[in-house]
Amino acid sequence: MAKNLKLKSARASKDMSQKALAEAVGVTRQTMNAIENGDYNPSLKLCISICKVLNKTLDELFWEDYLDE
Amino acid sequence: MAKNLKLKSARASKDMSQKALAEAVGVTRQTMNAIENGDYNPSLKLCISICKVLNKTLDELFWEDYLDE
DNA sequence: CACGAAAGTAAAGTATTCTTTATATTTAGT
DNA sequence: ACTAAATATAAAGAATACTTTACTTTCGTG
Repeated sequence: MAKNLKLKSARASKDMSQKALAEAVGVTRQTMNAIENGDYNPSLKLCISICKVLNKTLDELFWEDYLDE
Repeated sequence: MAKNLKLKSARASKDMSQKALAEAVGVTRQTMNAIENGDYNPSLKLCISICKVLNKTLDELFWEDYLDE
């Protein structure tokens, strides 16, 4: 899968580390890292949690970035 | 989790059965049924596949319907 | 350079999505 | 009422998201 640069950018704009974001949504740092690097396919619930923390919508963070398998 | 009525409605407006939609996105009929009834938490990839078939975006089908656990 | 914080990666285990098979119930058409 | 298609539900197994632990790399700062 492709890297999720929109997520990376949204996180950066909140000045949060992967660890901080991971803790805010209740997953591990490694899980956040894997999602950001496209190493796997998160659940909808987790995507929504991330959106809420970063004040974004699903379309803004997760649409069109996961198109290429 | 809550039922996803937006999904149900979008599917209905395309006149597709759960089975037809399931086949179009490559999952089983039971999986589609479970998602529609909120019995579990689909992967992002599957959500996006569903959106493409129904010509909707993530926000239109999956935002605000999965808020309550 | 040296130190610490942030990020990348990997491997084994657990939890949950998704499949398969099967049965029951609802809905629409005749 | 009868039939067929659609929907609901369940249980066991397979695939994969996610955790835990651990080690390495990168990058900014003293």
